[in-house]
Amino acid sequence: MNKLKPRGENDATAVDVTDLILNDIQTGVLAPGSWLKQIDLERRYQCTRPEVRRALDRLAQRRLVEHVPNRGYHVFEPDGRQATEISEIRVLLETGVADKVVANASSLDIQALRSLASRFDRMILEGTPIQLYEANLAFHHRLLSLCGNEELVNLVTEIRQRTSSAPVAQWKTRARIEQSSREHHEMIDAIAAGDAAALRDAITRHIRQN
Amino acid sequence: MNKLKPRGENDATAVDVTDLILNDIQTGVLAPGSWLKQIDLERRYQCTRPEVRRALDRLAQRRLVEHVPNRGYHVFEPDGRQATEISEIRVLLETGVADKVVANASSLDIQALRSLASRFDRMILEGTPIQLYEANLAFHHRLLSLCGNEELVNLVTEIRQRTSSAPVAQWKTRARIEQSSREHHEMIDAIAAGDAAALRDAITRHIRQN
DNA sequence: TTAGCCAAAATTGGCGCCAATTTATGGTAA
DNA sequence: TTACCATAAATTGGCGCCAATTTTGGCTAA
Repeated sequence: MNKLKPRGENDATAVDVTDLILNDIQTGVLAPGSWLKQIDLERRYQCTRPEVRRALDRLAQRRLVEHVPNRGYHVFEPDGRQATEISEIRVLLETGVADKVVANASSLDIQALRSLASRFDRMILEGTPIQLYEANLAFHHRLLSLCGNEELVNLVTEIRQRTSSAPVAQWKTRARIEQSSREHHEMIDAIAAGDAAALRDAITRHIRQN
Repeated sequence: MNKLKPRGENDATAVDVTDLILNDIQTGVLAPGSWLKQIDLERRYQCTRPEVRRALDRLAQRRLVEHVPNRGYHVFEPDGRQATEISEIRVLLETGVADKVVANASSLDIQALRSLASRFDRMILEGTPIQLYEANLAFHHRLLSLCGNEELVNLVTEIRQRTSSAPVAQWKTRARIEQSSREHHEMIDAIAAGDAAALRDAITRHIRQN
């Protein structure tokens, strides 16, 4: 007798509805401010009512959607103050471990980072906004992982989601995208040179975007 | 016709079950590692099954309890690595805004902090461990609020909960409690003297506890 | 006496129904 | 014509039941 689980025909059902909704919020499919009706979500993601409600509750906990009792849930719109404050938190955390990043980076790591930065550059020309967004995420994740503090990496990825409801739209102009690209390479150069101060500077400008 | 809601005999039912369980975890009533059976919680807090499950799901999201599919939920026990990493995050955040704290602190704020520190001292002698814990929380909350970054204050209170499942037991010895008390006053003195560097130093030692 | 297996009890977790509240609609009176 | 109210439709959210899985207890055989 095999103890293998029966498994429905499609194994891809393993992903949670929460992630699906989250993804649609981040890619801007579900616009900031719009109301999320349970019936619609139920049909859109082919899932049951309780699943939808659990997902909405989770997203409300993460403050990605806002809950108004007896009215429903709508996509959260962070105001300017919150966005600034969250950026400032990121600056503190990411510059705070800059010296660790520099210390831990092997030549192999630097090589990998260059590859990820190039991938970002390529996506500017050839990719969709979502692919660009994901390439950016991958670069930053790899970079930050060098600090050795796993909890910090998790925390930053978590609060990065809070910054903007539709992070795909974070780069308003082509000029800003290319500036981001340059900053990526600047960060790598700073790491390669072992210059933590330069890295901190590049990170700060990159996050504050000015 | 009055449109007042009927309201059950006890209005105190306004609080969420999540907070009740959270409180019992933090005060150590629900010990780290112990299993949280839905039936028990249902009876203990006089609430329904769905309420219990929602609360457990929320606490699992906050990583205060761990969920094992088809097995249940048990109070999370952070290992040494995680505890250290989280402490390091707190050091980065709280020392990072030390200069802001110093800059924004009015003499009235300093007075309030002295009062809260004294309250902590009083609770060492007269209070229960829980009261001591809460006095400590109040002091740190007031201090950190001076940085002006509301999001950061919320984030720190949130991750502080993750540090230890039973934070009441964080002070193992009487000597350590009194050391904490001295550090509190040290922080206030640094703020009063406008010495951000001294404040950073005191905060770092206080969080790392060594 | 001990190891392994089978059955029963307990626990988790998915799903749907129905009441309560809110929003939309249409009709009526000023 | 417009403002207001009452009725109807739609949506949210609470609650309980039952299936699936796991654990426990006891029995049998080596």
